[in-house]
Amino acid sequence: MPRKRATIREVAQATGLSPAAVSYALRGLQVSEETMERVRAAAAELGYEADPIARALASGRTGMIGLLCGSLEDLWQQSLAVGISRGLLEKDRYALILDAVGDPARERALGRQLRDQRVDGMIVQPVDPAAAFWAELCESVPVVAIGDSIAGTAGEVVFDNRRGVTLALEHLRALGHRRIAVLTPTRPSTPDRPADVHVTAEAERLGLDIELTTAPHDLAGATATAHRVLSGEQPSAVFCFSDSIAYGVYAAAADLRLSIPGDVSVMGYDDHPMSGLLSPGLTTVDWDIDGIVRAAVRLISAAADGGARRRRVVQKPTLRERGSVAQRS
Amino acid sequence: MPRKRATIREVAQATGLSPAAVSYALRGLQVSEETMERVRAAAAELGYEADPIARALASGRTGMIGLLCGSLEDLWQQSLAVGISRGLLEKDRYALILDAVGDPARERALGRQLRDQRVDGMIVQPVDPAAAFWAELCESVPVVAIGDSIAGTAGEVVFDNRRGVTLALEHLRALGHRRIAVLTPTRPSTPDRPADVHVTAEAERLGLDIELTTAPHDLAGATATAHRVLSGEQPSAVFCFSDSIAYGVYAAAADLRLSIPGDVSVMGYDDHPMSGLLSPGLTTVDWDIDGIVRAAVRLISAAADGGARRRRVVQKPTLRERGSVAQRS
DNA sequence: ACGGTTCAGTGAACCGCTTCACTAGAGGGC
DNA sequence: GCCCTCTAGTGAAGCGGTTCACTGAACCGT
Repeated sequence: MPRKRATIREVAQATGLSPAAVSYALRGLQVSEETMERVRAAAAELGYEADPIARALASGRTGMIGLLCGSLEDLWQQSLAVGISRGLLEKDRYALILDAVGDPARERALGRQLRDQRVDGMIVQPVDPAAAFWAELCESVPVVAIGDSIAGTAGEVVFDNRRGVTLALEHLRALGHRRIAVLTPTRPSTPDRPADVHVTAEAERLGLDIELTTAPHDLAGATATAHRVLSGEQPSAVFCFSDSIAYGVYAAAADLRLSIPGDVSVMGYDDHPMSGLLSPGLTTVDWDIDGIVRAAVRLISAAADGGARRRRVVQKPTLRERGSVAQRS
Repeated sequence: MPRKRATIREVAQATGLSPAAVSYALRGLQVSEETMERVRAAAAELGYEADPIARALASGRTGMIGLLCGSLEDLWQQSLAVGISRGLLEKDRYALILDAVGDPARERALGRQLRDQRVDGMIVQPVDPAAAFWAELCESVPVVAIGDSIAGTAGEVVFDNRRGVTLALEHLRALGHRRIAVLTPTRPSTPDRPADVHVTAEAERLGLDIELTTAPHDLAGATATAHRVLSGEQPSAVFCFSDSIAYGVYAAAADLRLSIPGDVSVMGYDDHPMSGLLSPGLTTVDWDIDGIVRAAVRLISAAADGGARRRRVVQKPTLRERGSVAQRS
């Protein structure tokens, strides 16, 4: 028998005030100290708590922040999502976490859903940052982009991927690698994403022989792809666009009895906590995940509170050398 | 300029019907085929889509399922959460993912929040399954418990932890281990949780010398705890109550130049995908995570749709032997 | 004593949808 | 032709808050 909750009208009745006064009082607005106390007492007495849904309908605000992830199969993105939702909780906001599964169409649909849910803002790690519908979204709700830049957002935490790619490829080149397989995340129907562009540009500049392949983030899928790549004309190094994919290369290498870095060097991207535990440790490009979380939370909070101008935070990567890349034999 | 959305009244106007008729028509209720078509056409024309908030206020249903995780620092729980949210999305439901961070008080607060958000149901991985407030929650919203059993739920996917513990400890014992350190997740103020009880009971039965220590799920925290445990009177084996914690033991062992399983055997619990990639691979107790996800999604969907009697699914663990446990030297 | 500000609080109109109770009209049985 | 049942649809009252426009009283300086 779900005992009915107290409503604002009952509190009003109990205190002899109008519902409006109660509403104001509970939010610390426009009323005398004394009334506020009385209202609070009555509310506590009746176990009253404002219904978030009714509040949302009337005020248009929900206190929720949408978190639209590119692909939660990626362990690093999982960490990011967990970090952000925790950060948000500390600011008394809830994260509504959605997963686009690397699919731009789904991304669009979920973005709209989020807007319809009246989230106060959304943090997005775009699969397709160039999509047109972002503009439509940005004008009805504050958006903070993580990773790639989107036009019209209220704030962004962009990764200097150009720099990241340079770091990785120069490192490989310095150790003598020329034929390099590059594994980028599977993303249906967005052929010209920024990452690929940087890779081909950098490869050209450095005179590297690159072979691009797409791979899923999940271990089984990445392993299968890596298996194929390593079985062909073997590259001397593999550069993976996420540590999760690199884990697949480790698995495939083990299957094929190839040693890392003896037979093939492996380079990751993102620095997930597990990367340091593998043997050899995965050499990767490290982004300051805590910094990203903090920046994103700060930006979206400010934007959702109606605050502030557009802010852009650029993250710089660092090379985290462990043992998975060696001089080409 | 956020162009205002079309409302149901405008659609009514456009079709010459009453709002009520439109409401029914769009949900395929009570109206003639012909009208339904007309309404649908007009809605499409105006780009109308029902406002979820208003709908929730009026009907009391949101289409959302709350997912209250025990501690998302645990990688395995992350996988579980991702799997469940994906499974729900396929059923046109959204998951509102919240993280109790292993804290019963926070669990209680978040559970209430979820109920106030009018979720249609919630999936819970309880930190404190014995807490009294679950009863209150269960009577106002369908709850599905994962892991430990909670009284009054609409369904449960319980793990046979007794069996899991037996599997682990018998395996260790068979290989000659007697002094075993057990690392269980940090959970403030719930001293008598089922897991510990099973461990002490089993240890007694098998004549093992157990030392219980609590450890956080995150790598840094787990590593610190493991460091302490391994530096003391060294146990011949460490049994961790989650693979995440076991990862910390790997890290600590590396720091201390202890070899696994040469100097110390390590046993995990849960089987996270990364466990197979470590060297040596982590011997662990495997739960069928896909099965758990499917069962939980099925149960909560049924319950949220008002369906069915109470269902209970019991998960049986299997021992996944890899290389981290060896005969005691 | 008087107009002008504040301050505390009120009433009622929403927010946009659902749902309950009800009705006009068509169709059926005899 | 009469009564009854169904069907498609209507009107209005919510759901439980917020907010806008307004009022009455107290207080101010002069």
